[in-house]
Amino acid sequence: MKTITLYNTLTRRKETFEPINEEHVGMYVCGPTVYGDPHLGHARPAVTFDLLFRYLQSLGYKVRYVRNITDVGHLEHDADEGEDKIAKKARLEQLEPMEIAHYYTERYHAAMRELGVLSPSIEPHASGHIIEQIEMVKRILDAGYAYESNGSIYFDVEKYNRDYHYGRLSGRNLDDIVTNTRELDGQSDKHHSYDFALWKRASAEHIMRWPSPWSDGFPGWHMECSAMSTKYLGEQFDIHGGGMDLMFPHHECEIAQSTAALGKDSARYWVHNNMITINGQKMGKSLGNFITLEQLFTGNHPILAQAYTPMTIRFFVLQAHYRSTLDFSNEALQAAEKGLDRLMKGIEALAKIKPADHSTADVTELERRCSEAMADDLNSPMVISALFDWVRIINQAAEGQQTFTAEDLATLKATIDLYVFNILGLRNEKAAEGGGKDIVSPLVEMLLTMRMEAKAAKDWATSDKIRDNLTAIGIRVKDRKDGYDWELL
RNA sequence: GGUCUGAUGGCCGAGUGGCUAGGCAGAGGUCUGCAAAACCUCGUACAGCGGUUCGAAUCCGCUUCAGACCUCCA
Repeated sequence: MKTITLYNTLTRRKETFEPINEEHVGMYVCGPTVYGDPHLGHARPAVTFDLLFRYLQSLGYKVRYVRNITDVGHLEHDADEGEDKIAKKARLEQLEPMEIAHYYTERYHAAMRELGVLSPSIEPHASGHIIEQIEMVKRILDAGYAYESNGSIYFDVEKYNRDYHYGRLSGRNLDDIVTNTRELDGQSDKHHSYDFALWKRASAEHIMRWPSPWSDGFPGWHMECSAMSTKYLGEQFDIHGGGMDLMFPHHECEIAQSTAALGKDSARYWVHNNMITINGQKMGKSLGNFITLEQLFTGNHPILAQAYTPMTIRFFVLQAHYRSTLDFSNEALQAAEKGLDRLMKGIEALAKIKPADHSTADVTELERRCSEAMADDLNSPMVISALFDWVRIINQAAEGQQTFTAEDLATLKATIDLYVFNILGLRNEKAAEGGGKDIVSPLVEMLLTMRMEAKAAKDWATSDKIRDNLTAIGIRVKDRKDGYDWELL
C-alpha cells in the first residue's frame, strides 16, 4: 500500500499513516446537529472527509466511514444548562423533535448529494443509541471517573486528570482550564464547572427523555460519539475527524470518555479541517453570518452576487488545503466557477484529440504529481495545480501544438478520471445537464452546417446572424481551423 | 487574560532553505472575415525589524496585525 502522511492534531505533526488492520481503515467523523439548514460551513468537513474517504478507497483500502447525526443531547449556551437545540426548534415550530431531526437530516442529505459527497458507510443517530450510551456511562462510573448528582452523571475531570492528561488534544492543562472557565452563577449539580455531563436528568418540560438507572433523561452531547464509534469501529480505530472548532471541548471530552471507559486511546489519528471565514471571521450559526447551501445554489442571499453551482462550491473548498482557513467572497467563488469551467472544458477537449504516432510530453508526469500531492496530507490544491498545467498541454494538443499516441491519450484520460472524478469527486455539471445538449444537437449541427456554407460563400451577414441567434439562446459557437465547435453556456 | 494558528502579488490560494505553484482579474500579442475559444508574453508577492546561513517567503527572536478555541457551532 502506498505510504501517505496525515497531519495528526494529537502530535501536531504530519505522520505516516498506518492503519491498525493492514487493509482496513476505520474512520469516524462528527456529523451535523440537525436543527437547521446545512450551510457553507458544513460543506468543509463533508467535502474534506469525503476526499479522504475517496482517496483511501482509491489506494485499495476497505474503509468503514461512520458519520453521525446528532439528534439529541446537543444543548445551547452553557454546555450542561441550556435547552436541547432540537427540542427548542421543535417547540418553536410546534413539531415533534423527531420531525425536526428528520426534516433537517433530509435537507442535509440532499445538499450533500448535490455536493458530490458520498454517503458514509454507516450514519448512526444519537437517539438510536441511547442504550449504548447508557452502557458506556456505566463503564465510566465503574471505572470511577464519574459521579452521580441529583439524577445526572458528570465526568470527574479532576480525577481523570490525575491518571491521564485532560487537554492533551487541544494543548491545554487543567490548571489553565480552571483559571479560564467561567464559574456559573446559580446552583449546579456539578462539582466543578469544567466537569461535563454524561447523562442529564430531564426537567419536567423536557420532552426528549429516556429511562436510565439514574433518572429519566438524555445523554450528554459528547457521549454519542464515544459510544457509536466504539460500537461500529471497535475500541480502537484509525481516524477521527471533524471541524477544528470541535477540538475543545467535544473531542477532548470524547478522548476522556473513551479512555476512562476503555482504559486506552480509541482514535489514533485526529484530523481536523479548518473553518470557512467570511470577511476574515468564522462563518457560524451563532455569529449569524452563515450562508446556507440552498442560498448558495439559488443565489438567494443579499451578499451573493449570483447563484453558485454545487460543484463550484466543492471546487472552491478543494482549492484550499483543508487545514487552512478559506475566505468566502463572491470574487473567490467566481474565480472557482471559471476555473472549474476551464478544467472541464479541458477534459472535454481531451476526448476529441486525435492520436498521433508519437507523444511530445510525458503523460506520467500528471499521475506522479497528483499522487505525491495527495499522499502529502491531502494536498488537493497541488493536485488541482497539476491538473491545470495539463489542461494547458491538452489545449495545446487540441491546437495541434502537441501530439500524443493513442496509448498516452488513454493513460492521460485514466489519470484525469481517477483524480478529477473519483478522488476530487467533481462532476461535469454542464455535461450532466446535457441531456440538453443531446436533444438540441441535431438542430444546432444543422444550423452550423448552414453557417459553414455561408462562410464558404463569404456571406458574413448570414453567418453572423446564425451565430448571434445561437448565442441568444445560450449556445456559444467556436470556430476551429477545420470546422466549428459549440457548447451550452 | 490563557492556549493555539496565521499574515504570500488587484482577489482566492499552494509552497517550509536555492528550482515559474495554480486559478480569477488586468495588459500586450498570435490565430480569426469579425468575434468567441485557445495559445504565447508580462506583473520584480512573500506584514515589519533584527539574527543564523554562501543563500530565507521558508529557520530563530522581537514587534505589529488578524483569527480560532476557552458557552453552542463544521
